[in-house]
Amino acid sequence: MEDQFIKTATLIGDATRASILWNLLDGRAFTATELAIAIETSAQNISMHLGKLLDANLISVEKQGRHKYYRFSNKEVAYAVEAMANLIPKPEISAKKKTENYPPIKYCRTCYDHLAGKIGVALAESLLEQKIIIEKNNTFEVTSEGEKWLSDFGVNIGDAKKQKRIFLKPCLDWSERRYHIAGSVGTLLLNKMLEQDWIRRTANSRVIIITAKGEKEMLKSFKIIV
Amino acid sequence: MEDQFIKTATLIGDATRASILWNLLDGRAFTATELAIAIETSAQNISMHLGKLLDANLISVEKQGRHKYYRFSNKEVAYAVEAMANLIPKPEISAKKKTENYPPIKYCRTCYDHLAGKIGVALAESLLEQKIIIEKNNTFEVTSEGEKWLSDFGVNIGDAKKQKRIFLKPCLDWSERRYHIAGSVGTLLLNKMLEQDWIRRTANSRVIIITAKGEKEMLKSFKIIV
DNA sequence: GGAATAGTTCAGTCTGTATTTAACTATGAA
DNA sequence: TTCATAGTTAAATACAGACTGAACTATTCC
Repeated sequence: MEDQFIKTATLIGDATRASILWNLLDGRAFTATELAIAIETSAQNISMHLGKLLDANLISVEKQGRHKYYRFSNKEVAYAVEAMANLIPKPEISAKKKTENYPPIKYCRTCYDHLAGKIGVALAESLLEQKIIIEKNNTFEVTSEGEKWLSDFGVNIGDAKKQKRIFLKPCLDWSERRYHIAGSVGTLLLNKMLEQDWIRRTANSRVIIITAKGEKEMLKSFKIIV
Repeated sequence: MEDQFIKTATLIGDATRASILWNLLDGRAFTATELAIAIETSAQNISMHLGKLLDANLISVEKQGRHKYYRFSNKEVAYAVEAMANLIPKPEISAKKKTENYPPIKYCRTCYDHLAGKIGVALAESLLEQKIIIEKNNTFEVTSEGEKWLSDFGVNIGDAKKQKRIFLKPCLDWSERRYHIAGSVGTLLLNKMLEQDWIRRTANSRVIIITAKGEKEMLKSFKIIV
């Protein structure tokens, strides 16, 4: 066990790899080249380091054409990075301001300004966690419990189901770079939320705001802290 | 921020230092020599590494005669180490056994066989956390709320207070190597617990066992999970 | 098709930092 | 006192592993 720990520690404890992890902390997926540019090193070097992180299962890849998108393979990795970031020596400031200025980093909470995408991503994760949907050979499927849950929620998936096209699909959102739920079920969920006044569209932008009611309900139904 | 993170990561990510942290994970304090033996390296080397960890405030020292005891400087360090340990690649086993065989390591829960000491340490931390006692120039003091709390609990500190000697003292327990509460208040607390049948003495050893009632009450009063 | 872009692999080089060797201070025991 | 033990500091060495350069495959775009 100790050996394994040391291996993991030395793996993370290289400047370049630590930097990679830091860049992936917001939950987004990046290509090797993007990381190379961000970290200011060569493509070969990044490739080598990504390979090591991949071997240890700290990150995972998704091929998309000639691009390869790297991301954390699970949230435990993010937790570890956050826990380490938490050890960064803090400059001496008044005890009062301390908590204000140094909130503990939360995994994927304030990473995005595009609220719709943010909700989509958090939603997908929550639904997966609650086993309302499951991942199955690269698509999402609604479970039987999930079906019940959805109808209780007011979303009738019967119609969507009849349609031939895949009605629920994991999709790498190009702005968010994280999975969200594409397809009719996602839309139905979103519409239901609008209808119930959990969220509202704004006049001249695609931004969606969350109502106070929505905040409460999100927490209740999806354990999403807005 | 990124630079700082990298510094912290590379600090932890050295084999010898990672090993030191691993050894300190159970919350105990060790001397430099003890660590050197455990890790199988030279005293000079350990000294150098301890110095670096000390600079970064990950550990703290306490001088006791010609010995120096090193420990984590706060629990955040333990959390970080645990979070990293959590990333250790797990061998493939049946999903059922997974949770049984790989429980997440908890900070200082099953480190000790010496139960009395274990309780003492956990108690001290709980009382501190609840502000029943506070640390003040190297001694513990009962706060005014604490005084009320203690009398509610059934411990009358009036008598103890009248005695001249310091009735509450942080003490580096030599078997536990962590702070526990020495002095009359500690004894009074312990006696009260025995009296209430939270804990019982065993026949021929100094071992103390916790009753089912005790388990519940410990959790309730001290948030201690036995 | 050919050119451009994304990514990897492999050998050789180079360097940061851990370790070792050695000389030092401080405390406690006899 | 003197000796033994605990720990630190400083310079010299050694080495693991990151980085570089060059040659490679795979995909997209024109």
